[in-house]
This record gives sequence, structure tokens and C-alpha cells, in this order.
Amino acid sequence: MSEEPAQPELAEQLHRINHRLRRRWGSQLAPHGMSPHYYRALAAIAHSPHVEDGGVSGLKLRDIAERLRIAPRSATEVIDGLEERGLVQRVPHPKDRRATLVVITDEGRALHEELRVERQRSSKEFFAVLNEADRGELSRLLGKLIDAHPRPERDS
Amino acid sequence: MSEEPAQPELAEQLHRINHRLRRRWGSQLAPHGMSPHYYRALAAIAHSPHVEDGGVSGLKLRDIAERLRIAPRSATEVIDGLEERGLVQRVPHPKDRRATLVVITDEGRALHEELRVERQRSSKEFFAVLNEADRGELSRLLGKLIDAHPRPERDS
DNA sequence: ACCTCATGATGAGGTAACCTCAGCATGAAT
DNA sequence: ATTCATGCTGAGGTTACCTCATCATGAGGT
Repeated sequence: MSEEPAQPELAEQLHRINHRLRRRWGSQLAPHGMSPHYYRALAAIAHSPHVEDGGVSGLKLRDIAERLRIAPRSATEVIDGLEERGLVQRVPHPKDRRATLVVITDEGRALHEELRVERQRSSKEFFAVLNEADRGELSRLLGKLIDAHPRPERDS
Repeated sequence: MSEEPAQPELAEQLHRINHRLRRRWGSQLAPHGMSPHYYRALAAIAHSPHVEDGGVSGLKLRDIAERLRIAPRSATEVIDGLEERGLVQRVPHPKDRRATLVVITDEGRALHEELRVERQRSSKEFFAVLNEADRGELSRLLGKLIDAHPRPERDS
């Protein structure tokens, strides 16, 4: 009969793909002592904007939390990890003495670059079963879903 | 320019959608004292096959672990949770005295049915921005990806 | 100057969902 | 009988989150 294509199927498919993608990316990161979580944080910091009139580029802990969609307290933890590995550094915010600015170190920049390339390669491989047109289509559909669902705006 | 559509984008989109879907489904389950994790386990047991010549339907802990793609030890934990809530019951396996069969209770069956319907509704809503054709297309693309990537076969 | 309220980071402490490893019972095969 | 495989679970660990309380600083009044 096939009356309904059944949306739970879609949710399930999404779940499975994502699971595999994560697992895969995770084990590729492992040899570098990284996890997807830390990579995302590092990437956010690598792309941090200049602080106005501050002469540095970096993000406040608060900003990092927002970008990663986690609680501020949790950002403290990820940054602790990255700092221990010498990939980022906490410096006093030049314009707000309450805040801490997290800036990337040379080592951090180098690792990020290496991993970015690796990710590029790996993703290309992962999505290789889809041709150019299919990939575009997939991206379009996912984009539609993302747009349709307002980011949950981490609490009030 | 737009030389490359950049696959990491796709991975990122997948990640975001899945994140929202999970969060959403999680908060819908919360009032019922459930989580996506427990729901998946409950569903697996609800759809368990008959044991050959055993007169019962159920799954061994081992089978549950496989379906959920988690370690056997972790299955023990989920089942502990479901059993505490009276949704499933451990009974001795009729054909293998080593094994435990997990069977669903009437209460478990009722809750599963309720949640299944809820999920149906919720998913339909979530994917409503896509029309029939788009949903089919999305499913097709995801299916291709799933087929292309052999399940990581939980360790050796 | 002082008070109040908001904002930023962090300590303390908690939870969920995983993991490995060891141990014990049982089953299957030589 | 012995050996090896299979099934479950105790013990104990990790990761990625969370809330709540605390303390410093900032911003806006009065």
C-alpha cells in the first residue's frame, strides 16, 4: 500500500547518518588527541573576530558558549581542555575587566588548519556516493529544515 | 566563485538538524519520564520477534545492545531503567539458561503506543516545511548515504 | 559617592549515556 | 572432560553536558 512515507523514518535516517558521521570523525580526530566537541570549539576560536579597538582576535567564554549552544559553564570546561593542550590562551579582555578573551595560539592555529583539511577530505569521501546534483539537493533540503526550526534559544 | 559546495557544510547541517530534532523529541518525552534513548529501547522491545518454540516475544540483552548499537553492558543499564518503571520485564530465556529475555509489559505496550503516535505527529510537524516530493527525495538521499556506509560493526 | 541590577567567569556538585574489564554461569565442540 | 565461546552484570571510569551559588566588574540611576 505505502500510504504514508512515515516521517519517523526520516528522523531515524537522520539519526543514523549523524551517528556514523560523528563516530567516524571522532576516530579520525582521536589520534590527534581531539574529539568533535573540542574541534568545534577550536574552530570557533580560529574564526573569532577582532575585538573592537582591542588589537586582538578572540572570543569571550560567553560567546563560545553561544556558538556551541552550550551553557556558559560548559564552555569554561572545553576551554580548560584546549588551554591545557596549549592550543588556546586566556587573556584579559582589553575592554571589559570582567571578561576573559580566548585567543588561539600558533600551535592551535596549526592544528586547526591540519584538521580542517583532514575534515574536508574526510567529508568529501563520506558524501562521495552522492553526485554533485544530489549533494546540492541534500543541502537545500537540510537548509530548509534548519530555517524552518528556530534555534531553541538556550533558555530565557 | 563558488568553486566547491564544501562537504563539511553538509556534515554541519546534518549535525544541526539532528541536534534540534533530538532536543525537541527529548523535551516531548520528558513529561512522560522518558528520553530518546529509553524510547528507542522500548520500541526495540515492542517490536521484538517471537522466540522460536518459546511461546514468548522478547529480546536478549545482547540483541538489544546490537539494535541500539551500544555495548552489551550498556543495554543492561537501559533495561534496568525500563524495568524499574514497570515497562518491561526480565524473564529467563526458555531455550538458553544463560540468557535473559526482556519482554514488554502491558503498561510498556500502552506507553509505547502512546509515544509512537506522539512521535508520528511530532515528526510530521517537523518535516512539514518539505512537501511530499521533497520528503521523498530527502529520504532517498539519506538512504543512499546509509547504504554506502557499512555499519561500524561494534568492535571485532 | 552609593545602591541596584546585569553580566562574566568559575567552584561545587550532579546526571545521562556511554565505555572496559573481570567474574561467574552456562552452552557447544573436541 | 576440557576448552573455548557466549551471556549477563558488578566495579569503576570518562565525556559532555547541566544548575546553583559566589565573586568581580560594569552600567544606570539618584
